[in-house]
Amino acid sequence: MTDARQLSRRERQIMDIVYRRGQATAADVIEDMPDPPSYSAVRSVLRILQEKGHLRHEQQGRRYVFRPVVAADRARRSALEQVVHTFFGGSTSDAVAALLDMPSSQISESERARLAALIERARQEGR
Amino acid sequence: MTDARQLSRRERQIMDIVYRRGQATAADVIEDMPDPPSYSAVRSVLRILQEKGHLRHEQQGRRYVFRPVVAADRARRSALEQVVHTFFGGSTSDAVAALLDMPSSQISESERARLAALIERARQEGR
DNA sequence: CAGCAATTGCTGATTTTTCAGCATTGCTCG
DNA sequence: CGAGCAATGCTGAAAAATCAGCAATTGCTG
Repeated sequence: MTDARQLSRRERQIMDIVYRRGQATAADVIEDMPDPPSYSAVRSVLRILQEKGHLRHEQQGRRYVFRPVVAADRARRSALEQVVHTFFGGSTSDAVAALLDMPSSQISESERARLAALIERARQEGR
Repeated sequence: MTDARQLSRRERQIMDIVYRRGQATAADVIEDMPDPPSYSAVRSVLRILQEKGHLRHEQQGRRYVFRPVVAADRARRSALEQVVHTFFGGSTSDAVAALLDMPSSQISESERARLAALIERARQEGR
């Protein structure tokens, strides 16, 4: 498991930013950091993340554009599993309930329909 | 924000264990670690976590039993928000969909009903 | 109540992380 | 073309995290 938990603090922070943006240069990363260190420092971490196999870069002109090695959907799943395991005793539905209960969850009509369908499907597959 | 992101690797690992168990002694924590360091090392981190205000301890007999300072439900919410923000662009329903789509999500009939009701409620409140 | 075992208090060393500076390189634009 | 800017390569220092050892204390057991 190439787990996010084995990353240092900064490494994790920067990985999160890259995941959020999909891709990022060092300057992009700094832009998203609340209290950023020097440009060099950020590049150092990006280089380390690459050495560790979490990022790869592609040269665009003179710049390095970094992307996650692990595809976003896998990373998402892994992050969710981690939270479900740690905070919900492994119960997916408890986690879903908590999400729905969050103030920020504004569920539109079409989303509601989509989720209801997913629940129905999950039920059928689940037994 | 007393955010879990500002914890070091070990600190976070140990906090996760304590959240998972609800409470824990140093020995409990070691028990749940895949590749544990010395007893002293674990106690060091527990002490630091306490100094940082993430844990408090209660003396039971001669032992220290540690508990999280931030209640589990708040910590849950915060963890979910973090994942939703980083991996789902802030979309709660996308996160819910991903959860339902996970292989491990075995949703029973009663859970299905519960979730359907929650969705209905979320919809009503959400507008 | 004496001894044992388990646990804490304390300290410092080692490793890892984090960071910044400076030289260099390559793109871009006048 | 060549000057300037923006980015990288490289290096090492500073700070933080991680860890272990040992003495002291305390509860428990026989």
